[in-house]
Amino acid sequence: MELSPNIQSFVFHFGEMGSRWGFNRTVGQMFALLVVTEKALSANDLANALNISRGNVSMGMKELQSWRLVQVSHIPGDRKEYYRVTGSIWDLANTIFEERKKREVDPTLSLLRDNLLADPLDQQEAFALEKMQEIHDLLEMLTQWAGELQGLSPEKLSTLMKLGAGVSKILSMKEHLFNNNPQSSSK
Amino acid sequence: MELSPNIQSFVFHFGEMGSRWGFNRTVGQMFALLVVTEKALSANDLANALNISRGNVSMGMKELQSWRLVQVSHIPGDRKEYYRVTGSIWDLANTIFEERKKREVDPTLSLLRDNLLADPLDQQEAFALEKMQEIHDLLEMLTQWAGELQGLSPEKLSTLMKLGAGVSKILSMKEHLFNNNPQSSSK
DNA sequence: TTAAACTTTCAGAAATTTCTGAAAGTTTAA
DNA sequence: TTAAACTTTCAGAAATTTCTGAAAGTTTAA
Repeated sequence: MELSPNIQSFVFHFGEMGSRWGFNRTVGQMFALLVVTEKALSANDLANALNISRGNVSMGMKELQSWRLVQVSHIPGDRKEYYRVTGSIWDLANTIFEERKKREVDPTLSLLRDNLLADPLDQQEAFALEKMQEIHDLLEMLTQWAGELQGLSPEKLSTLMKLGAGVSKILSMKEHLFNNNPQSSSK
Repeated sequence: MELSPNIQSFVFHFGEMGSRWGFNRTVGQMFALLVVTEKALSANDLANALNISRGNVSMGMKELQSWRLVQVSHIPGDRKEYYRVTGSIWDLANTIFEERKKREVDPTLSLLRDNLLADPLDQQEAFALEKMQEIHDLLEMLTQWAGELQGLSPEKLSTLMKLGAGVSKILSMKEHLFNNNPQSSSK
């Protein structure tokens, strides 16, 4: 299978960027190609299109399946396995987000929590623990928030985003409505 | 300089995770150590504490400076350069976020925009362009939204996050207040 | 100017990651 | 059962990244 220049530049770019998202160049290319291809592709299709070995494709598909980004499908009367992405762009973004959280943020939070149990031995450690606490709190805040957003439908999320600068306005309005205590807003 | 076990486990963990945030293991370690150390450290301090060569530290500091995460400071009467992080945990997270956007998302958006200018040559390309458009829109939405959040103070952001599941509620409330068209809320 | 005290650079070594392709394994149909 | 048509595994090769440490460069004080 030959790739059109347009598709090729997309695939190559995601190959380079892919490493940022947690996989290597060829895995990034395989994923990108599957995303922009309507029909499911066999391992041989992928190997040909990307000029990589059959074995490499097998390993890559394994990895993408472990990320829940790719699934196998079959064509009746054909013994080959065909691969395709597991959902819409929105679904894929969500899945990548979840998996990265699971692989990176969760272990970090757990390490921080462990370390925070210790009593500081000296001033130096006390400072370090303070910083670890801050990182812990920030990560927890971010993941909690991200979890909320994931619950929203794409449409609702879009509304929320279009709100843009208005977020802040809505926030203070909410305070007005729900929070009648007369404490001043100064720090 | 000897690292306490607690600090060491933190530094090593961030060394491993660091690669996800865009730098290699030792650069990650250097950054982590600077984050949890109150006083600024010289290049030699870093090399000793982490058991790496002086030259490696020099390169690492260069990279962290290019990310705006580390700055040089001086001690009167001392010729050495001392390094420290550029701000609070919050500031650092913000900076990493901005820099990653600049290095990863912006080039991707620009590539997508270029590719989207072309007319599809066939059904295959039409599908691919559709997907590229979706990715483009998603990235743009996310970055716009993230930009808004960055404008908020940590305190305000925290309030917003604590709102949690309420976001959706606030949203529909906002619709009620500002949007008097009588269309039902059913899908 | 000089030389001491530093930092940076960079060639090549070391470490790590990725990839190939042959061999082994699995599944299906007959 | 067998053998054809596939997929997976994995040892070692290839590619890439990282690191060292000596040499070169820079700055400062006198």
